[in-house]
Amino acid sequence: MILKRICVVEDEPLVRTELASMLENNGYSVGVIDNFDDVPSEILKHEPDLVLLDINLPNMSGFQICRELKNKSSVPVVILTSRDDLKDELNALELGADEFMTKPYRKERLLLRISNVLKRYEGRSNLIEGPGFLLDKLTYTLYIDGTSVILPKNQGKILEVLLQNRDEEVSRQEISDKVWGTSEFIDENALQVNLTRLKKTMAGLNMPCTVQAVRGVGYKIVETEER
Amino acid sequence: MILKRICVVEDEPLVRTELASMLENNGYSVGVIDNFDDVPSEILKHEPDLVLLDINLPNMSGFQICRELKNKSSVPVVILTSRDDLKDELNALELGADEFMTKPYRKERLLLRISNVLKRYEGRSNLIEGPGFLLDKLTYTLYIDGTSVILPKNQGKILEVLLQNRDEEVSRQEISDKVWGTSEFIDENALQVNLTRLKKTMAGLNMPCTVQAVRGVGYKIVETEER
DNA sequence: ATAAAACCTTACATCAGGTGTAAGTTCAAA
DNA sequence: TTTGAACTTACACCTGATGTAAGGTTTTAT
Repeated sequence: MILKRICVVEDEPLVRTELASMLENNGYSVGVIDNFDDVPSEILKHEPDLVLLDINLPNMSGFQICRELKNKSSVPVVILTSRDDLKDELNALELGADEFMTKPYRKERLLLRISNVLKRYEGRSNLIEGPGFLLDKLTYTLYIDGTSVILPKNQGKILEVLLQNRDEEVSRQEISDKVWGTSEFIDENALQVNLTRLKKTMAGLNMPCTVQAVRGVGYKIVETEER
Repeated sequence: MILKRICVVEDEPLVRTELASMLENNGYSVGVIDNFDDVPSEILKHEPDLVLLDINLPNMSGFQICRELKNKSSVPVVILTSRDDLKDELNALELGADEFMTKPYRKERLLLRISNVLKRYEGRSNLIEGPGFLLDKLTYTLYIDGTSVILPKNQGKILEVLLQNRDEEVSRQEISDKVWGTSEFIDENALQVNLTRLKKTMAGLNMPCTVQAVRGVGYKIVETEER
């Protein structure tokens, strides 16, 4: 069994090391953040299975960090803060935090919540999030609006690359690599046809986004506001 | 927007009506349990989107109820109890409860947790739970051990009927109805072959259960202890 | 022990849906 | 208005799911 990795984000060194050793003693692999310049990317570098996050931090509040994390990944976030304020709790959960706990924490309760959240996320690591939908990377099952459909493999792969590069353009080459592998000759036409097919499927599903061509560069996912 | 249905299970009439009206005032449709003979099936009759459950109840403890509910359905359960005991909390979460809150409750916090749990379950209504795995009823995507596979439609349908009748035998007729529709002539052989196929796929996936024939009656899902 | 019924297995042909190919048309920038 | 990029459509092919067929194994009753 591989240890689950928890990333501890807490600016007070004493509390930080205490938390870290407590978690390590309970079977987790722990990484801590001690550089508070660009916390979200620091966190993601650790590739954690869960993030334990304080609210009061230098530079950037835990709320903002939480929002960014949830935007860029689907890592579960447990908020652990000394501010016992219902507003904070509401705020945190709105931003997608998975648990909200207040200090001082009961060790057993914290551990229990953590293992609970981890259990809840188990197996969901293959789901990538798009605007208003989820995509299973393994089966290309698409979850939208309380229903689900299976995308044809090629369409799924294209959507996957596009989602992994949210807000950026993806070159035809990159898409081709993903779909047929980097060794294959890139067949502009086959790619084109599959792109068209994906667009048609997405439109048929009333998805809140489309694939948009960026002339001379590639393609990207764009959200459509309506609905 | 259709109101979400919450089923309140609380033996103290005063608290019960208070909870019910509070929830109704906040946009939920509420059903209450006042017959405590066979609570789990009483609850399921309501087809709730969420169950709010007390621990101290006549006849059957909330823990047992929770276990049975989770066994027979995948309805989310929020435990609301006056016993503020870490053991209870551990116990409840082990049994699959989704939240554990203690009385006296802060109204806003309870509502927040409820809406949070409901959000978490959104769209998962098409997932049915088996021993150690999940099955998407629409696509027959099977989630097990952190990975996912798509079952062929027929195998998926068979597994679905079997899961919907956990612990009971399902007749060939019922299975056939599910797979080909009740109007079609039941082709014993085709059914047999598809059953064999399902068994093989399940074995190949190391699933912790098998399809077992009950001579002269039908088939049922049986858990296999190993692994 | 043996026969009959219930249940299971395997191989093969068929069919549907995903895919690449080909031959075009439309669009947008210079 | 010209040119290359982006798109569309139809069709043929191939893979994988399905039903069919023919036979094997297990269980139960006599």
